[in-house]
Amino acid sequence: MLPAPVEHAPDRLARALAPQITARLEAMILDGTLPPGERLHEQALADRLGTSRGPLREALRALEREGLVVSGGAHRGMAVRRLEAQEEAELYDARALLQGFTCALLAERITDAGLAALDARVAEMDAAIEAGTADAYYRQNLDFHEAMLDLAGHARTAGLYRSLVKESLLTRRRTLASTANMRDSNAEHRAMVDAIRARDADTARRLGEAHVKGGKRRWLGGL
Amino acid sequence: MLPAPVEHAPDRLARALAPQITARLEAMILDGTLPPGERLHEQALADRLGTSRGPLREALRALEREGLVVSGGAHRGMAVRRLEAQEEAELYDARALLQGFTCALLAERITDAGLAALDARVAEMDAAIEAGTADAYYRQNLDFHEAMLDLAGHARTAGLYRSLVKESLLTRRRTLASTANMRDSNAEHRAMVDAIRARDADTARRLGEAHVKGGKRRWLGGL
DNA sequence: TGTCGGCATGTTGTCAACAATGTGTTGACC
DNA sequence: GGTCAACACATTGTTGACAACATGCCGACA
Repeated sequence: MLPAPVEHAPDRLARALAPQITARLEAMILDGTLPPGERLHEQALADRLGTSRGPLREALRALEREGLVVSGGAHRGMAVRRLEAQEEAELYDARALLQGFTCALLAERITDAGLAALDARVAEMDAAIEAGTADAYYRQNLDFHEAMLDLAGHARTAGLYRSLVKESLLTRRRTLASTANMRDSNAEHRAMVDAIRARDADTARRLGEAHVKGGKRRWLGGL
Repeated sequence: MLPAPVEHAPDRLARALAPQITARLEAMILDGTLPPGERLHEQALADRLGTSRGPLREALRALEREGLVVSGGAHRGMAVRRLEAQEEAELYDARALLQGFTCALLAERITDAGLAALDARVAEMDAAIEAGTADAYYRQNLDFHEAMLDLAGHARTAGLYRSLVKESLLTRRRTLASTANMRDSNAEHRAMVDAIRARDADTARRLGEAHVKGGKRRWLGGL
């Protein structure tokens, strides 16, 4: 019955601006609206996003710490990060390490329900491959790895892994787009899950690392 | 001969304020001036550090992303992070992983000069143990690990390792302070270096992980 | 006496103006 | 014709004031 506190303005959420701006900028970078190398002009971006320079600066600094944006130093402006080949290779190395760790952890901790969930996702990806829907496979692949992180229940390494993945998305390569690559990749998924099911932590770890290194190999193959 | 551009004010470096504030706050947190749980009042801190709220906010957000400060959400302020036991344990896990990787890399890449440098540091720490200078050992230990990161030449994982170490320093425990612990720790150092010298990547990796896990064990032993 | 609603205060979030610096251009001098 | 220096502009860095929100207190009511 109370007439809804005040609702003076039609702000639909009344949250802080900076996090919203950060999310929007991040999306614009990852979907290519702001391509690597693009100069990020504070006033222009603030106008474009309908805010002022304050929150926008905070957002840019946040993205800088995420590795999506680089600053050339004081008074020299920021730009969308352009990933060097060396950096991308190192990113694969770090992800491989964390994937191996996650798999080893899963081999020790996972429940039967968790295993069933992973199996279901692998089957899902098989279906996507047969259907030739590379886009669906791409998303399901991200979901599969996300599920592993959740099930492993190790917040610290999961956070590191997620930040590395986000960074790697700077170059939106779809190296998995070929059917052959997708088949290879999902076969590795299945092998990882099987090792986890067998509670073989060492093998699971080795396969987890090998899977990401397989991605690196597929990336190098596509140059 | 040029009369030094202008030098209108005695600012000795003319750099941006936010990074300086970040460094100072970080130091204050790590040396205990701002203990875990301490509330961080923007205006009060700004006055204390002789700046305004703008740069100080940026610094706080930077420290938040480093994991040294936590925010309770909009309008609820920030505080120095208090590390839960679970979080500290996970930190050890992640560091162990990266230490193992670094050692494996060193086994493949290190030069004779690099090996000599590591040997010298291990000997240095032996001396510190005999001299009973725990403080010196503490610093030399950090330097030793820093040297390994430099020699391994893997920027991405080195960055991750450094950030994890910084985070772990939130609880300034000196678990190595006992002579027995220091001896154990340095024996592990020597074993790691020996495996690297033997170019045995697998063993080096295993020992690297074991070393940090040894630290975890020593931490658990000290409760 | 316990609980709930309204209010006052203090703190963070946002904004717009001011200051300082880096960059590109233009002109003179060699 | 090329190079260097001074200048003007554009952009970032900083500041103080204003607005919005969360917390705690106080009083009224059940």
